[in-house]
Amino acid sequence: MGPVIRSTYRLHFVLLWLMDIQSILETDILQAINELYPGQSDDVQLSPTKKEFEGQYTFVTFPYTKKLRQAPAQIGQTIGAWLVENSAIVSAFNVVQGFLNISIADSAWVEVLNDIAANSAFGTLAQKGESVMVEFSSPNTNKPLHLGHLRNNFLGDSVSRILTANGYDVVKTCIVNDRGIHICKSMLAYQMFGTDASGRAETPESSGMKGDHLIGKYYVLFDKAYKGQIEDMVALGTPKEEAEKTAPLMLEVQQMLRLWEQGDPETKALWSQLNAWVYEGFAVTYKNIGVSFDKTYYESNTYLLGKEIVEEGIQKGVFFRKDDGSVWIDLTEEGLDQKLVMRSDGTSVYMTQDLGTTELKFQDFQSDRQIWVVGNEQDYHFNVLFAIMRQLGRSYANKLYHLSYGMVDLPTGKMKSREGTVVDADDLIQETVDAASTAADDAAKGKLDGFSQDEKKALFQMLGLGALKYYLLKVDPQKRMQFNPAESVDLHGNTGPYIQYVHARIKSILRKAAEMNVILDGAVTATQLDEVEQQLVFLLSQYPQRVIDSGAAYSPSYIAQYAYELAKTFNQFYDKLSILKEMDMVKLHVRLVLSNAVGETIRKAMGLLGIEVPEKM
RNA sequence: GGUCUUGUAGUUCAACGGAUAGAAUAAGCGUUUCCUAAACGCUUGAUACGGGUUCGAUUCCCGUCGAGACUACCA
Repeated sequence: MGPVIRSTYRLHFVLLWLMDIQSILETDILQAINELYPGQSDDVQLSPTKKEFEGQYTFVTFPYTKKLRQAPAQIGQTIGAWLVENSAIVSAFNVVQGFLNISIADSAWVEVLNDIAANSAFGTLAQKGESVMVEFSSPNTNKPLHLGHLRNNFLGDSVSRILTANGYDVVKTCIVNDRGIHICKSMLAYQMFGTDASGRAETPESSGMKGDHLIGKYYVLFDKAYKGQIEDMVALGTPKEEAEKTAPLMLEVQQMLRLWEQGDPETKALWSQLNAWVYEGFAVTYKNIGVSFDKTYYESNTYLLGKEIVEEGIQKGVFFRKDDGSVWIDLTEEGLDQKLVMRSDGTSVYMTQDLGTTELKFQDFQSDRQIWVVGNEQDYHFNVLFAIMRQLGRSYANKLYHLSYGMVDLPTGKMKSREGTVVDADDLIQETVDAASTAADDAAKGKLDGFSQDEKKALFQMLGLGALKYYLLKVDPQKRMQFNPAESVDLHGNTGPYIQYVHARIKSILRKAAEMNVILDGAVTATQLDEVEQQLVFLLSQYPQRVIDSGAAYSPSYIAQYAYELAKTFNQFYDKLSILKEMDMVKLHVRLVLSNAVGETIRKAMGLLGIEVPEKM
C-alpha cells in the first residue's frame, strides 16, 4: 500500500489565549475558600449543572462539611454570595441541598463565543512533540473484510485522528497477515475448484467478483470439503479429533505450507497471484471507507525476525528451552502461564512474529508509544507480549498499549466466518448507502432537486457511511456491542445523519445570510443571551476538553456523544428562536456567529470520527 | 477448573463516587401562511441478587447468579 509518510511537517499553531470560564471559576472559588475559611484551601471540583436547575456549573459542598465545620447549605450560601460579590464572571447562584449552582454572566459567555469564533484552530491542541504509532485493521488475506473489521478500522482511524488533534505525531500502520495455513486453504481450494470444464481458471475479471470476495469464496469451499471428509471418516469409525488431523485435505494443506516455506516457485506464484487479487479488493474497500495507512507491513517479510529476539531471550535467561527443543517463557510470577515462543522445529508461532514486528516497528519509527487496535479475545496475548518486552529490558516496554475492543454481535448471535454467517463489509456499506437513498425519496421533499446524479450519489455515500461509522463508534470501544442491521441504517435519532443534517441546516442559513448581505465580521456585542444560546456556548466551550478526554481514554464515543448533544441543542435553538427573521441586529449577529461556530465544531467533531458532513441535504 | 471482561427501560446505548439514573428506538398525541419537518414538543418504562466502605454507590470492595472471551507447537 502507500509509501511511508512521516508527519514531520506540521503547522505549529500560535495558541490563542482562550477565555476558560471553568478555570477562572475554579480559581475564584479557591480564593473564596481561602478568604472565608483561611487555611482550608483544597482542590476545587466542578461539574456541569443538571438541566432542571438554574446555573451552568455546580460546586458540591459535601466534601467540605467536616473540614469547614458547617452545614452544606450554609457553605453554599456563603461561597455563592462571595462569588456574586467578587467574581467578574458570576452573575447569580442558588443552593439546593448541598449543591451550589452557579450562573455565569452573559457577558462572559459572549466573550467566550467571540474567542471561539476568532480561533479557526479551536479544538486542535498544541503540538506535544511526541509520536504515537497506531496499528489497526491488520487483515488476513484469505477472506474479505467483515463487520468486525469495520469496527476495528473505524476505531483505529478515529483514534488516530483524535490523537492528532491532541497534538501527537501519529503514524498509522497495518500488518497484513499474508502467510500461513489460512491462505493455503484458499490456494488449495482454488487449485481444486478454480478451473472450469474448458480449462479456464477463474479470475476476478472472469467472475466479476472483487478479488477478496473471490478468494473468500474458495476459503469457504475448502472448509466445506474438509468438513465433508471429516464426516465421512467419522462415519467409518475414526474419532473426530483424529479425523480433523488426518483428513487428506488437512495433510495436503500442510504440505502446501511446507512448500511455501521452502520457496517452491509454483506455490509462491499461486500465492502471489491470489494475494494480489485480495489486495486489489482491499484497496477498493479502504478507499470506500476513507481509511489509509502510513506504512503497511507484510508478515511474509517479517515472520523470521522474531527468531533473533528468541535467541536474545535465551542468552539473557528470559526464555528457556525444553528437552524437545521448543522455547518457552515462564510468566507464572506475573500471574500468567508458561507460553511457547518458538516451536520445537524452530519455526515461529504468532508470538514469535509479534516480538519481531514490535521491534521492527520501533526501529522504523522510534515512536514514543505503540498502540494496537485488536479485539479483546487477544487480551492474554498482549499481556504476554508486553511482559516479554519488559523482561527483555526494552526501553519502550512501558509505552505499549493494547486498545482492546469488544466483539460485534448480530441479533442472531455470533458471526462465524468459516460458516459464512458474517456480515460482509462491502455489502453492508452498500446497504446503508441504499437506505440513505431510499430515505431521501420521502424525506428530502425536493431539497435535492438541484443535485446531479453524481452529487446525489456522493451525498448518499456520505450519509450511509456516516450512519455506519457513527453507529459503530458511539459505543464505548471496550464493550461488546450488538449490531442491529435495521437500526444501523436508521437516519433518525442518535445517528450520524441526524448530526449531518444539522450541519446542512446551518450551512443553508449561512448561505441565505450571505445572500441577504448580512455581515458576520466583527465581535458580537450582545449583553444578553437566551437560555438556549447560553447552553450552546457552554457546549462549544467544552469541546477542547472532550478532545482531551477522548484521547486519554482512546474512546471516540466521547466525541460521538458530544456531537450529538451539540446537534440536538442546536435543533432546539433553531426551533425556539428565529435567526434570519430577527429584526434586532445585535441578536441576529449573535445567532449567526453562534450557528457558524456550531457548524464548524460539528464538522470538526465528526471529522475526528472520520465522518464527512454535507453542505446540503 | 483457572484468568480476564461484562450484567442499566421491551430493545440499543449514556451517566469524573453526587441531586428526581439520561438519550435513542418502539407506541400514542401535538407543532409548518415563517430560516431545511431528514426537525421540535408531550406521555409510558430500568440499575440481576445479597452484603460492605462512604455524608452520598449504577460506579469502589466481597459473595451468589447470568452472559462472553482466553487458557493451541492456529494466526
